[in-house]
Amino acid sequence: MLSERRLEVLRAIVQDYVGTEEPVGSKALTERHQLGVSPATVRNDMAVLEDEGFIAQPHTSAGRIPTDKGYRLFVDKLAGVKPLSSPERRAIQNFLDGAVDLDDVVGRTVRLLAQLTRQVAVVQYPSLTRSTVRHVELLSLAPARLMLVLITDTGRVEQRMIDCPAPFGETSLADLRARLNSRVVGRRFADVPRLVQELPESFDSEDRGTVSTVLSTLLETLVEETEERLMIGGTSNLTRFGHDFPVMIRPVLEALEEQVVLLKLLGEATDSGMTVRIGHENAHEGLNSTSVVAVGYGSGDEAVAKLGVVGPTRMDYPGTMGAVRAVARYVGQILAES
Amino acid sequence: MLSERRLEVLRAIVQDYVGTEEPVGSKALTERHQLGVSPATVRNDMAVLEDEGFIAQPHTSAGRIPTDKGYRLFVDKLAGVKPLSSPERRAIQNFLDGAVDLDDVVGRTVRLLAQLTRQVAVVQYPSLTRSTVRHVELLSLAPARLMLVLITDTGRVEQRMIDCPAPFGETSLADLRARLNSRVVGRRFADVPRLVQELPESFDSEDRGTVSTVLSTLLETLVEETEERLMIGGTSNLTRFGHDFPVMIRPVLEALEEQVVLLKLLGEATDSGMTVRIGHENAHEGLNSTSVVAVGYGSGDEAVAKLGVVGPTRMDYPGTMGAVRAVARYVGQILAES
DNA sequence: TGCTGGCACTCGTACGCACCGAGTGCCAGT
DNA sequence: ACTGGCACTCGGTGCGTACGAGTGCCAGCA
Repeated sequence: MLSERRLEVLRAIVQDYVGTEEPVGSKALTERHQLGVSPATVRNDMAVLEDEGFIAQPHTSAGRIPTDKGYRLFVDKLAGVKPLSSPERRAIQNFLDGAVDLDDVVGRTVRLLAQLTRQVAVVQYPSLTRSTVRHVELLSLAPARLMLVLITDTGRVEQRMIDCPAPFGETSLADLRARLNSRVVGRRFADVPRLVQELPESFDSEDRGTVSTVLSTLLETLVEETEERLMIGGTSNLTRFGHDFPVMIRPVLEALEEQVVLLKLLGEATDSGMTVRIGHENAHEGLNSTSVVAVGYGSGDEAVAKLGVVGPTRMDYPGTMGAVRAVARYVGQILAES
Repeated sequence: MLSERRLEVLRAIVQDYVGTEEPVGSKALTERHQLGVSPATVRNDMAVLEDEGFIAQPHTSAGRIPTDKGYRLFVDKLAGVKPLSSPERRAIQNFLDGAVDLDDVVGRTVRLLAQLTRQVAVVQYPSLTRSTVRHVELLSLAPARLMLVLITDTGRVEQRMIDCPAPFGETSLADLRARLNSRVVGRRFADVPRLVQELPESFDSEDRGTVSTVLSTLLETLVEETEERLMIGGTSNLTRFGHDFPVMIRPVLEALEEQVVLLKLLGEATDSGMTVRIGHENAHEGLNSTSVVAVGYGSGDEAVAKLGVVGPTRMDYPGTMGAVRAVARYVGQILAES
C-alpha cells in the first residue's frame, strides 16, 4: 500500500503534468507544492511509484509522467468531480434552451460539450428501444406506397418508405393507423414487437400482406444495430493534443469516423454513473492514448442514451467529469420538457 | 499569351507536383514528360511562368510549385473532368442503394465521397424551400400541445413542438390538417407562405389563435438560416494534407466545424455546373490553402442542395471533379426514386 | 527508520560547422 | 529559338561538442 505522501506526490505529478504537458521532476514538484519534504525524498517516492507502475520516465534524465495506471489511481482515489461554476451552469441552460427540435438539441449539446471541455464531444441520439412511443403515423404517398413515421417521447423522429404488395385503401390505412397507435402509444419501443404481433390476423386477407410489410418495416427500424445514431464535434480540439499530435491525430480521427467504434465505446460505459476509460483501457487501438469520459442521460431516471468526450489521457479529469455530468443533466431536463 | 509548350510545361508541373508533393525541377520534368526540349529550355519557360505568377519557388535552388493562379489556369484550360471507371460507378450505385432514409442517404454519400476522393466531404441536406411538400402532419400530444411534422418529396422530415394559446379539439385539428394539406401538398415550400396566408380567417375565433401559431411555426421552419443542415465526413483525410499538415489542419478543422462557414462555402458555388474554388479564392481565411469542389444535386433538373469536397490545393482536380459529379448524379437519382 | 544534502552520471537537446547536391540563371554557341 | 556548360545558391544532413535537467545512490543525521 502506498503511503499518504506518495499518493500526494502522484497527485502533484498528475496535476503538474496535465498543466504543463512536460515531464515533471522532483525539484519542480517541491517548489510548486507544499509537500514538506526535500527533492531527494520525493525522488525516493517517485522511484517507488515507478516500480509500482504508476509513473514512468520517457527517458533517463527526464522527469516522470503518469502512466495509464497512474491516471486510473488518480481518478479513482485522488480526484473528485469538479462542479461547474454557476455562470457556466447558466450558460449551459441558456444555450440548450434555444433548441427547436431533437437534432438541434443534440447539435447544441455537442458544441457545448466540446467548448466546455475543449475536447472532442460525442453525443448519442436517444435510443429508440429505450424510449416510449409518442405516435406512429402512416401516410399514403401513392396507391401502393406508404410512409411510416415513428415519433418518440424524446422527440426523435424516424421515417421509412414502404412498398406495399397490394394497393391499400384509405379506410384500411386509417384503421391500421388507429389500431397501431392504440396498442403502442405510451409503451416502450422495446415492447412494440410483442404488442403488434397478431395485428395482421385481424385484417382482411387482401390487406394482410401490406399490414405485415408495415409491421416488419417497423420492427426493422428498431433493430439495435441500425437505430443508433450519434453526432460528434469539437474535432479541432484534437490539435491541442500535445506536441506529438501529428502522430496521434490520425488514428483518433479515423476511429471517430467509424460510428460503430464510437457506439461500442459509449456502449461500454456503465449505464448509470460516470465511466472513465483511460488509454489502453479502450478496446480500440487508435484510442490507446486517449481517455473517454462518458455518462448516460435521459429524460427520467433511466438513461436513454449516452454522451461523453474523447481527449488525451493527459486531461483535466475533475473538470471534464464535472462538465460531462452537468451537460448530461441539463440535456435530460430539456428532453423531459419537450 | 502563353505558348502551347509553356502551357504544357505548366500542366506537367501541376501533375508532377500533385503526384509527388515536392517542388519539381526542370530536369525531372524533361525526364518524366515528352516535352521534346532540353531542361534549359524548360527553365526559360519556367522563368516566364513564374513572372506571370503561375508558379513559384519555395526558396532559391528548389523546384517550382504551382500557385493558386497556376491551378486556376490548369483547371480552366488544361484539365478535363475525369470520368469514373465503370466498377467505380457500380460501387457507387450499390453503396447508395442500400439507404433506408434521408439521413442514411446523406450519411452514405458523405462516406462515399470521402472515400472516392480521399478528401473531406461535405453534403448539404436538400433545402426545404427548394423542395415540394409531400405531407404536413399535425399531432395532438396534449390538449394544448401539438407537433408539426413536415415531409418533403426528397424524404426530409422536420418536426416542431407547438404550445397552443388555447386547447384545440380533435375535429378542429383534423380540419386544419386537411385544409393545410389540400393547399400545400405538391407545391414548393417556397410558395407555402403565400398559400396559407388567409387560412386563419376561415376558422372560428376561438381556434384562430392556435391556427396562427401553427402557421407561424411552419413559416419559421422555412427560414433559410435555420433550415439548412449538412453533414461532413472524411476528416481523417486531412492527415494526408502534406508535410505541413500540422500547421494547416487546425484552421481547416475549425472552419469545418462552423456550419455557417460551410454553408456559405457551398452557397458560393454556382447553382448548376461544377464550381472549383482554389486557395485564396475562398473567402474564409482558414481555407486559404484548400480548394473546394462543389456541385448542386437534385431529384430533377433543379438543384435542391449542394455537395462537394474540401482538400489541399494540391489535389487531383480532374479525378476529384469526376467523383463529385458522379456522386451528385447518383444521389439525385436516389432522391428521385424515393 | 526515515529524511536530507551532496555528487557523479546519463542522456536528450541545442548549436555550430562542413559537406552535398538539386536546381537555378546566365551566356556563348549552333 | 534552342542547347550545353558552368558558376552559384541554399536547404538538408550528419557529426561533434557543450549544456543542463534530472536521476540514483550514499553517507550522515534526527
